[in-house]
Amino acid sequence: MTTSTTHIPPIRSQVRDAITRAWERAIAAGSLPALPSDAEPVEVEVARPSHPEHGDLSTNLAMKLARPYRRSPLAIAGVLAEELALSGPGEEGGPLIAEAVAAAPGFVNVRLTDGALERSIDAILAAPQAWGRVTTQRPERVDVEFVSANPTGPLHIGNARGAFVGDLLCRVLEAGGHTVTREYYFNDFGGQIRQLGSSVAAHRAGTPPPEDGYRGAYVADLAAAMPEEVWQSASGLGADREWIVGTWASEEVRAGIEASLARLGVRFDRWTTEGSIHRDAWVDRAIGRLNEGGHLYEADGALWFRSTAFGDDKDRVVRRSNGELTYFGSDIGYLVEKFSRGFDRLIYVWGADHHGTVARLRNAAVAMGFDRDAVEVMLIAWVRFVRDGREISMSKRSGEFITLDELLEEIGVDAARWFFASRGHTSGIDFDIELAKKQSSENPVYYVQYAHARIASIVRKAREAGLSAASSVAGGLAGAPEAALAREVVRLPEVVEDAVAAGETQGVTAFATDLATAFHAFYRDARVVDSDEPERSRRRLALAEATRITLANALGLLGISAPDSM
RNA sequence: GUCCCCGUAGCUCAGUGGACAGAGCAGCCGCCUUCUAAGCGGCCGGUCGCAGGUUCGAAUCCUGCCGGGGACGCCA
Repeated sequence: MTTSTTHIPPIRSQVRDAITRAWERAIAAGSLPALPSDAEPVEVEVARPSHPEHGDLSTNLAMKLARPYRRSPLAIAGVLAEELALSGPGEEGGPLIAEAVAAAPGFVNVRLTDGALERSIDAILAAPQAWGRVTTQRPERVDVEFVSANPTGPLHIGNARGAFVGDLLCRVLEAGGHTVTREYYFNDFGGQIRQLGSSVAAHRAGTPPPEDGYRGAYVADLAAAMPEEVWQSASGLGADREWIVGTWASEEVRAGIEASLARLGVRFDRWTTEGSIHRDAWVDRAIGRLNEGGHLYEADGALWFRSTAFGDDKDRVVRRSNGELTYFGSDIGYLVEKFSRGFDRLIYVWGADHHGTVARLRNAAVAMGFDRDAVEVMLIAWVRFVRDGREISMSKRSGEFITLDELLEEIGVDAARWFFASRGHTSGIDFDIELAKKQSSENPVYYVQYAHARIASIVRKAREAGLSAASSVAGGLAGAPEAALAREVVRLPEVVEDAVAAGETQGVTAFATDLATAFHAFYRDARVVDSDEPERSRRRLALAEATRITLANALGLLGISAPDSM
């Protein structure tokens, strides 16, 4: 596939640059003073006004300058607007700003030229793959660890949010120019594996299940699926039965988890076991590094990390008095192992119940000589699953839980992805399965997909009529329906920029909804396929195609399909 | 008791320093001989939990309180 790597700069940054230059010119011309050297630097901010009559973009620069300049914001805005109106061609060749006006209490409102919009639309058509990818001044190698559920049972719906949010974060980082490794970490040697082994073995042997064992239906399935030779070797004289069965069963479960995640559209680059971190001496290295810095001490037979020296409220045990590592002990080894792979940043996507362990992890990172800010933890609030007003337990041991696969059957991947992509990760959510099922048919995701399918249908109709899209929309955005749609289409790069900065996708779903609305209005007001007006028709087709690409790329960023028909 | 998150329309949620606070769903009224009605137009709906404070400007930042959830282990 030949794809251009051309990046189209967001119009918002073009305008920001133009305002910065206008400000500098005003200073050079003496119509505005230079910023006092002791004043705090003022950043030029450009935002979309909430009311269309205020123009396409606006800046609050004059209001921020009012205090250091000791002049009225409106007067400063007047100078900036005047200087902006005199702006020469933008960097992309051709005038950018059609009109700049000062407005109370001190905004400068900017209206874009049709030419600026046309250049952006043409660039989409020339390089559809690149549209919506943004450049970063400092691309990073980022490791994102998420899900990381131990393979003692299938993923349940409680794991869904972390899986989607982690994957969405990865997609956003990639769209922002970063290189991402998706990583899954799990325990392959602890007591949980033995517990699973004894549960499965009891089923196979027909003896009562152990107390505190796993009880879900999957345990019976595993017992039935276990090959005879595994069972034979586990049942041999002196054989470590629960270990042999547990090891076999957990790998079986892990493979099932991988398959479930694949159905969600989530794939991992790397599966790391706690055992390998231990075996490959990463924990020893971590302990060595901490020891060198004098951050460890022994007490009551256990090995402690002096986390309080970094502001934690208590010190933390690395190795228990029985010689076994704590979870935290493995974690610091894993931290060293991750950094050894050359990452600039490690992101952990954890359930909010782990918030108490964040401080010790970052403290240990600092103690071992890493940058505190290079270790980030994204805490995902819980989803409370409810059916008919009753909360559903998520315990694998009780056996009463809904698997991820069952959830997908009920509401579908695209609707589930949209659900989590459109909400922040910090607030707790009540997820009523029956309500979700009922609402899935009227989920906004279908509204957006429908707009995409509608355009695809128009393109097919056009082809039948012998019409093809123009390669440029130049001169074609003068009509009101065209201009309104184009103004929405060109926003994608800035939406992605904001998503990258926030690590969140709510802005993308909101934008996709707005763009779908804009297209449906265009569809109502402007006939695209019209053999009597072939040139206008060809330009409208080009604009429709640019809209389709934008919808597809926005949905693609969220891992949601963009169907050609519905 | 200490710490973290949340509280915005009937419901589910966006908006986290800017201009008259938004969307979807629910409710009510209208629109299919014309490129997909999974659509379009209109109406209804808000003390942004409460009280102070900072600011030219606060849903957004700070403090306190109220309400909901979570965490405080040599568990994972």
